[in-house]
Amino acid sequence: MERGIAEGGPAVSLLTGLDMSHIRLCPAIAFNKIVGGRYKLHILCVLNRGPLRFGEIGRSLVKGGLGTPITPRILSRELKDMTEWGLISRKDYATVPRKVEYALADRGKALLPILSEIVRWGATGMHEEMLGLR
Amino acid sequence: MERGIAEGGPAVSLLTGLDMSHIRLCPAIAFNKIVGGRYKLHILCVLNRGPLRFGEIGRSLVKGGLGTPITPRILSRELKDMTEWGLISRKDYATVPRKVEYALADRGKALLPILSEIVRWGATGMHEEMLGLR
DNA sequence: CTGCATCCTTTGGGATACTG
DNA sequence: CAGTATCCCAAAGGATGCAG
Repeated sequence: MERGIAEGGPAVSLLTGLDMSHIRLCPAIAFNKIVGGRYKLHILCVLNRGPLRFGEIGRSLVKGGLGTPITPRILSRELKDMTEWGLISRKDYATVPRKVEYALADRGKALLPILSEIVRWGATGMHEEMLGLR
Repeated sequence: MERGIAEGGPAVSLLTGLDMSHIRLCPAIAFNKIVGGRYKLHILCVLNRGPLRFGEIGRSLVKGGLGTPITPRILSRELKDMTEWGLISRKDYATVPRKVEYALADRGKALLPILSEIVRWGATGMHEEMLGLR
């Protein structure tokens, strides 16, 4: 890990200068476990612009995505996972027709600085270059 | 995506204030495609401390990892992928016994700011809390 | 509209053994 | 030491259809 206690070395992150001696699991691994997969990070991204309904999220993911729309089953599972993690919140307006709105929750907001850096990295176009989109 | 041209809205990222009108693919998706999976981000993490040999990387991943060591086949594949992406560089000292050293390359270094934010997020312990390690 | 059930394909990752 | 070859398993993701 990034200079954690498990390594026995100085417990200060080279990257941040922060003390990591109390941390056992490399944040990079945890990050992948929590927002890994094809959609979770992108979902946080679109929800950052404001709360969205189930169907709206599905449609939002297409833009800036890779063409194929997410199926309801997958979207449903992703949203449920993320709600259980506390990354997003779910509000069910008991109306007809039904309306359920998802929004960023505290743990999701805690990831925004990371997302910012990802966007900053993406703004250089390096990701499109690497993936052969230019 | 995060306010890209594909959406037809203002092409400025809410997160960074940067103009994203020239970007077609959401960086969050690209990020997952490039360093997704269980090991790549962690590998960048350990290589940030300096160049390492094949076996050293394998052993480094155990610390701060989740117990099970990476198998040679997987490590080999990850390193090959990352070398082809230009994330890391590979130097083969033609010695006996053999010695091959891997180091961060430019495209890998470009990801360090993101990694920093991940570490900063991890320093709060939130990831261990979420994964039930405390 | 929101979501679950079923089934299927693809991908990622692991075990083990072996080679230059 | 630095990998490859083969085989296998588990998880992620997709298609389709149905229900509250």
